[in-house]
Amino acid sequence: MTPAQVRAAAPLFAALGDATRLQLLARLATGGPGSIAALSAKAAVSRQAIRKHLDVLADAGLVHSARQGRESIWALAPERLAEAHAYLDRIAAQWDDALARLKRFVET
Amino acid sequence: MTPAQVRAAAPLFAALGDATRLQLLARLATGGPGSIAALSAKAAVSRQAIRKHLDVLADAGLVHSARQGRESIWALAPERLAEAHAYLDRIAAQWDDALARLKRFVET
DNA sequence: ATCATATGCAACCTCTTGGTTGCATAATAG
DNA sequence: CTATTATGCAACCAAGAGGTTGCATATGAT
Repeated sequence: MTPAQVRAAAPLFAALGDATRLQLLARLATGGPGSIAALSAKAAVSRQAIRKHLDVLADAGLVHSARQGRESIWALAPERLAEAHAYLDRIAAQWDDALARLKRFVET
Repeated sequence: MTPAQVRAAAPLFAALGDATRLQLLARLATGGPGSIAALSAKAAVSRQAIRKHLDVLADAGLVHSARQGRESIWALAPERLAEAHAYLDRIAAQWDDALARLKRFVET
């Protein structure tokens, strides 16, 4: 991975680096799309706080919303999600190489 | 994944959510262990800033250090690294399920 | 029409982050 | 012994993150 790619991955991880946001993603992944009210129903923080988290996830391209009547429905964003997954795989592969090299080093 | 597991993953992603730290990890993964001076040589920020980033990575369990003479050598932490990788895989799988369900939904 | 619900927006607040500078201290080189 | 090098540590700073409250506005239900 080029330094540019590494730099591009940071905002993605940063968006994932908050428990409330991870729970939101998990909720969307298992429960499907939902309105802000629905998504903040079981949350420990206010509706406005949830809204801000959704905005952060949207900026990272992980979710998107669409207004329907008086409520706005939020859902996972498939495209970028696949991209995120690919990122994770590439980074994991890089780490695996390092792990293998370390192991070889230790065993020699 | 349980809510507790989700919550536990957040600090890990947070540690990865900074370009400087990702570059440090990449450097350690490709170049092997190094002293603070060596690691901050090509960096855009000060040695002290790099040191702080290393501390953050260490708190997340991704790297560890050992003093050798007057310098302290930092390296990737294999155990936790594998754990991090497993996390990523589990989350990716959860997302893949959501993707598949979305696709099915769209195609129906 | 009227009341209730779902959001949007803005102002404010506190704690954390990412960086910096400056100085003290431990080790190695000459 | 003296200079140099590699760190450790603390104080300080500006900007951003995560939350809250309050209030305005758009829709849907009666």
